[in-house]
Amino acid sequence: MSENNENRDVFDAVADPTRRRLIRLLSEAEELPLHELTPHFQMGRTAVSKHLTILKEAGLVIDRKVGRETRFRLNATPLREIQDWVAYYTQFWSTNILRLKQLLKEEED
Amino acid sequence: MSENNENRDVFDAVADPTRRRLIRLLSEAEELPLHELTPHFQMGRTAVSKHLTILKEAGLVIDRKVGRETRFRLNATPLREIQDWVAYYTQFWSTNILRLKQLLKEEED
DNA sequence: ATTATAAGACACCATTTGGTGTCGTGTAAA
DNA sequence: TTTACACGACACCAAATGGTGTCTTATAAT
Repeated sequence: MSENNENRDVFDAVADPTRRRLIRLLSEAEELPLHELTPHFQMGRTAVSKHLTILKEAGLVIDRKVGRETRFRLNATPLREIQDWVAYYTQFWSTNILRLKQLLKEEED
Repeated sequence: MSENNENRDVFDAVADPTRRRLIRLLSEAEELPLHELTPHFQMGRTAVSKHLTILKEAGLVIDRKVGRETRFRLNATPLREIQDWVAYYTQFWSTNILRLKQLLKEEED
C-alpha cells in the first residue's frame, strides 16, 4: 500500500489552465502551502487541492507536510516528455522550412 | 456564419493520446482521407472524425474535400505555443541546473 | 440506372471532469 | 485548555468527454 499513483499522463495534467497556473506559481517560489496557493484562484480550497493531486500523479509536484500545512514544490522534469514530443514537430513549422530553404540556398553558392 | 471554431486550447487538443497518434500519422503523410485514418484505431469512423474536428478547432489540422472524401493535413504551427510554454520550464530541470553549475565552476577558474 | 462508398449530422449513453459543501483530525495559537 | 486553522476525505452534482449507432446525402464504380 501507500503507493504513489504516478500513472497520470503529463499531457493530460498540463491540459488544464488552472494546473498550468499552479505550475507557474510553484516555479516562482521554492515551496508553497495549499492555503497560499488557493487565494490565487476563484475556486475553493478543495478544488485547488484536487488539481495539485493530479499534478502529483503526473510527478510534476512533490509535497511534504510541515506542521499543519502541506507544502508543494515543482518538479519540472516530467515536462521533458512534452518537449521531446513537440521537438519532433518543429520540422513541420513554416519558419523552420524557411530556415531550411535558406540553408539549401546557401549550399548552392 | 460558416465561421471556424478556432477557439480550442492547443494543450487540450493534444492531451488525448488518440489525437496525438492522429497528428503523428498526418506528419508521416502529406494528406490523408478519413477512411484511411480510421483503420489505425480500434474505434469507429465517427469517433475518429470527432477527434479530427477537435484538432481542426485547435488549428492543428486543415481539411479539404476531394470528390467524396475529406482529406486531412497537418498544420504544426500551433504547437509552437506548447514549445514556448515548455521552454520556460527547462531552466528548472536538474540537467540544466547541472549544466549551469558547470558554467559557474568554469567561471571560477 | 443501380449499387457501393465516404462522410457529415444527429441522437444517445456511460464515464470522467471540475467544481461544490461538510465532517473529522492533527497542529498551532490564545 | 480552549479556540482557530490547515487540510484530507468524502459525498454529491452539472457539464464535458469519448465513444456508439443510425440516417442522409453526395460521389464513384458497375
